[in-house]
Amino acid sequence: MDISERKKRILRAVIENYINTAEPVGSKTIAEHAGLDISPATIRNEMADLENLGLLEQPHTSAGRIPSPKGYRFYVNELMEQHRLSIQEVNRLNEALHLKVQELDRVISEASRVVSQITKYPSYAISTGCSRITIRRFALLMVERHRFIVVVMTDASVVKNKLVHIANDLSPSELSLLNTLLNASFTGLTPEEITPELMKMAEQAAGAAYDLLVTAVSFAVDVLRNQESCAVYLSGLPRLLEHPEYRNLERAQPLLAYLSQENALSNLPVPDTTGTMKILIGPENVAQELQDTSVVVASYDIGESMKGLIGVVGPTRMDYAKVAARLYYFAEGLSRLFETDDGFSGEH
Amino acid sequence: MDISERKKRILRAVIENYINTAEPVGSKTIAEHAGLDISPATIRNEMADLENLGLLEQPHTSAGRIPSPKGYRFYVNELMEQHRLSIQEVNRLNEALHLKVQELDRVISEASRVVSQITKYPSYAISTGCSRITIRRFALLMVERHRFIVVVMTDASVVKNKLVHIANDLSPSELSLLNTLLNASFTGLTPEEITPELMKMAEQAAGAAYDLLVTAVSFAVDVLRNQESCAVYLSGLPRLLEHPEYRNLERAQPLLAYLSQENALSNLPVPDTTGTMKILIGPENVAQELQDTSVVVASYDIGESMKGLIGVVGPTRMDYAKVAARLYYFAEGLSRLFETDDGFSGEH
DNA sequence: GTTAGCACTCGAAGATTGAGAGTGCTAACA
DNA sequence: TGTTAGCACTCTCAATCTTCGAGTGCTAAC
Repeated sequence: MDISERKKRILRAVIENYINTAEPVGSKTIAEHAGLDISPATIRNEMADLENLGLLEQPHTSAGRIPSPKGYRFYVNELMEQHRLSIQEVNRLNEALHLKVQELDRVISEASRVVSQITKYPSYAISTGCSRITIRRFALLMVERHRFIVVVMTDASVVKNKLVHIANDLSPSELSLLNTLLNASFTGLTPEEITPELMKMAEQAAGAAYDLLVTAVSFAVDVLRNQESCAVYLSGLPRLLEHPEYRNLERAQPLLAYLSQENALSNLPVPDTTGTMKILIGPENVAQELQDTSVVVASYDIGESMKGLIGVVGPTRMDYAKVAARLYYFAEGLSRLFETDDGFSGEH
Repeated sequence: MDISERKKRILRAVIENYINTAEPVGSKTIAEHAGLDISPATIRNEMADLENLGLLEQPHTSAGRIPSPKGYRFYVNELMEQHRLSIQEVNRLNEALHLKVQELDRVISEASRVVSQITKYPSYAISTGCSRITIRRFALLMVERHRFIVVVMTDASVVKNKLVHIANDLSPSELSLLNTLLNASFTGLTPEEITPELMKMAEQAAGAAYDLLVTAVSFAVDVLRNQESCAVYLSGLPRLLEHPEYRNLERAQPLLAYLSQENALSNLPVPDTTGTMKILIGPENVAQELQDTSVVVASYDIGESMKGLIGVVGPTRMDYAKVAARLYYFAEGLSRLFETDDGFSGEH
């Protein structure tokens, strides 16, 4: 889109003013405020042009102008400047990143909480699984006579365990045999590759320990399936209500209901490549409930095989520059956190 | 409080009507609706008495009556009848109780979700730790040269693990020695009982494996500390907005903000004994934000040593009978779930 | 003790009005 | 040709007023 420099400055002034005040912006305000030495009348002419271009809108005849979604898009693509983080914010974010207990889940949910607090918008964080994960290591531990702990560790360095009861009696040597069998036959496989034939073969080899073998394998399958699916954390949802566009409950409630649905957030679009951001403005969203809402989301890497998302949901009148800068910082921090330490705690 | 049977019936009619409609109830409505063969005028007289007793209130002169907190309290204590659960509800609850993967956390958070869906109010669930938990069993597994998995199991049959890097080289026999040492010296102890002197003694015994020993023990301490503290799940918060008393945002927002605070819910009162319920009506709550809100909460047992809470937050005009019945059913179900299977999955 | 009748109260909802903000248009100016 | 001042016009918001109706308390009759 080819627009004169002056029009750009006016558009930008309108948008930034509107972002701060949530009130339609009039020509007079711009003339006084935006450091352009032109009269309100001239600005009115320019604004009329910008309206014809579809970048501004009028709520009604005698109100000022507000940005249209197209206007926001133009702003985000071409006008927006890098926003600086304050020192407090950087400290705050760093603190969240360096939690003592670096459990994957907890770091991620804490990330979402902090982002929400800093941006004043609801924030969500997702860790998505990857396509091919397999078990790398099995271990069986006896606790007492009929009680065992099954421990499995996946490719993604996640370790899980389960306490089980087994009716059979097992000697230490049988247990050790079973351990060997599991590690020899069931590592490096995806759930789909664990066929009934394979189980049958294992059955013959395991003998009396068959029950425990089945339990261990099906636990492993559960773990893998669970890694494939993803966890969603949402924080600060009621913050939406702090913004004037949601003072109206009929507007706010469907949105809140939608966002607190289990799957709403995991179906949002994702940035094309790690390290980039995606900004969806109003009608660019697919979901009906998000038509007046914008989503800003950044992606990060979790180790080598998994990815995560961290994003913010807010009104189209959102401070995109500020939000984007903070998400970017956080996403980078998370990527670095999980990369420096491939053996980040798989505890769970 | 001594009240004539007729007054009780009128009070009950007012309350149940108000619970359903959220509108002040007039004498005419009661006369037509409540199956008492008396005229509105008589009912007016009785209602005036009930108002003098502090059981009813008038929002303003020419509105009907609404129950006062004291009125609700009387209703809950003496008038309320057992509410029956529908077959669908029973099924729904049972389903949630018998999740395939019986991870403690997940069952509890699912419980909260289902209760919220059924009652249409926000619901919370808490698992509180108990006073003296110790480690029952340690296990160290080698994954590869410098990488180990630490597994600990607590009294409460919770098993946790962590993946660690250790710079030292350890032979299998050293590892097995360390396993023995850990199980001999550090089981049956609370975090407070693991003294520096004990660590010093262990240092001499462990030799080169000291690093791993320290890591394992401090992990164990973390786990125990974590068990002592408690997890809070909150679900369906936006449901509050579906109720007419929160159509007014100035009313709703402070409450939402309060409830979404980390610690708000864990500080609410608890029932005196397991298997009972506690109902807090409006001003009976300590927190300022809950003055117009009621809390209904039931407790359940998690195994032998831990306890849990499941509760609902809503307007004072809450269908106490219905909510209480559902919570009671669920709390009982949870207790039974965790008791039948002391070795419920300690996976985590 | 119960009931009908009636005057009275008070809030909710609608209608009316005035003020103010902002626009588009026109005509004058550089 | 681009810019500006002036002016009539539009439309919302908030305040004020009015009306309507539901519900009450009181009194007197049953």
